Amino acid sequence: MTPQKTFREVLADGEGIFQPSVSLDCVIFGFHENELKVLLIKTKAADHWALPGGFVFKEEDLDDAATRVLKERTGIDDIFLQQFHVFGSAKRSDWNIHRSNFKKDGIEIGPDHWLLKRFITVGYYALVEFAHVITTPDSSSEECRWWDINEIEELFMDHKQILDKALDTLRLQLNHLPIGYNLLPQKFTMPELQKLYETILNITLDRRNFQRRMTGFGILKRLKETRKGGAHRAPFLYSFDMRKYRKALKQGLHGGW
Amino acid sequence: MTPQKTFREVLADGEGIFQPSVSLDCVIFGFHENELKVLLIKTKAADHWALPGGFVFKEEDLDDAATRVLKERTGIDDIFLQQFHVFGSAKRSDWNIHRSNFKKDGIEIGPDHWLLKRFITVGYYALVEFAHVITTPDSSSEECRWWDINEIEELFMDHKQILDKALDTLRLQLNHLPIGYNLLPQKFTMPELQKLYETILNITLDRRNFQRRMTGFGILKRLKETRKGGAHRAPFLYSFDMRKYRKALKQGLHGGW
DNA sequence: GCCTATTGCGTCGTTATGACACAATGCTAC
DNA sequence: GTAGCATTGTGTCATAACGACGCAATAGGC
Repeated sequence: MTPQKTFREVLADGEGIFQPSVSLDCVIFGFHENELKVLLIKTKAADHWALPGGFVFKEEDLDDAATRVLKERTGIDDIFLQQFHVFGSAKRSDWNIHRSNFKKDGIEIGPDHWLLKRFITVGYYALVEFAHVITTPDSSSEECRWWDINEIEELFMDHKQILDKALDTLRLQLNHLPIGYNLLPQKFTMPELQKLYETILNITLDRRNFQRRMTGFGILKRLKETRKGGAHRAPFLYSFDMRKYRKALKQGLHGGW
Repeated sequence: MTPQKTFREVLADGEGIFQPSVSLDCVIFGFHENELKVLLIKTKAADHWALPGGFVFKEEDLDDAATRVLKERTGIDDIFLQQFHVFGSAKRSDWNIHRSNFKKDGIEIGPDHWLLKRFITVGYYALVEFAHVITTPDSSSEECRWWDINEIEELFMDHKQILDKALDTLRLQLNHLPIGYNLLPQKFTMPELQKLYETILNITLDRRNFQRRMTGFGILKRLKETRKGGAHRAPFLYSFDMRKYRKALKQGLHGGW
């Protein structure tokens, strides 16, 4: 990976190295302490927190750019990453109101600067294992940390809408795609898996029916170990049968018709 | 709607009026004589047929641009139109090999012409009522006509991949969204609706189970009329209950969890 | 060693699904 | 006009999927 440029360098060189008009934003979901988390950054350019995003190099595939952004923010590659929507409203990018914030940091950009032009952004969402992430702010940001999904109210530009759409998509996908491999540790218990589903869907599920359904999909392997140390009966540990998991990722879980 | 510019005008002015780097392509599905059709155009720029596409005006919403392209090619507005994927490979747009074709038509463009630059394209798919369409070639094309989905082999650039992805998406959506309103006439018979499903999915379905399932969704209204004139027992005519149809469009058909 | 919260496993009734039977109907052929 | 026939409307039956819930096993707390 090429070393990251400083924010000033990006501002100065961007027009020459990036594909114009196109940006991407990543909604990075993690799961920790029974709560669904999203990774956000605090840009110097705005008062609000924002989704980690970036631009596409002139010779770079769009998907590769998304992978790169994710790698830069989380240190992780080989993760579940999927585009889910394009946000193309003419009015969506309004960087102009943030020029004053740049000025505060001693960064002056002209009114015709490439960053102030209209951008169409491609939304990607990622599912990552919380514990593996090393949060890393980008050059334009001061901070980068996990937020509980319910804490988030207002975000930079239209990023809240992008986040909401990502969550909707995730909930839909839950119905016909396997999930969990990138959100849970290698070994996990059935109650943990259930908590993941309940958290994402924001509903409660019946413990016994959930177990039946999950085992019915045939993507789980029950290990011989149990998770001791909890205050009660020790639950079995499970891991995913990756061969069947990947198959289900391609074909879906119930097949439909 | 502003009058369409000539191809030469578009070529000359495009850089000033269009959003750079971004294009869109429409996969327009129609249903006729029990076959699934796609509307294609024959561009002057290529030997192959292509998906109708276009560019986004600098102050135009992306979705509006897609609606505009569709209106220009089919004369129809108020239709089912949905973005389904972004195609962002760096190598996908290779207009250079087509420069010679331009030349044949007496159109000369320089090597740095905006049209030859890299484009990221947003795929939209539309479902339209075949009989209502007035096919209209755009300024860059000689011809515009329906193709049977099975006849199509090679298309311009990566348009075949775009078409395939659209078809995959359509088949997936069929599992949890109502369909048919934009593909069938106002009044239709149950066998006709079934044929639509069978054609899209490329499978055969049991007549009686299909009827039970469809009526179970509660989006159909059975009319008092029957379709006479067929060689056998006259089937009932149906129309969609649009209130429930729209509700199902938003909430899905089975709900999932 | 007993108590308790949690887990593993099972039952029961309802609903959805796949396979198929049979009667009704509209046109055609004679 | 009527018999024949292909197609449609409706129903049945067995099986699978699903929601609600009972009960025994067990690990740690006391």
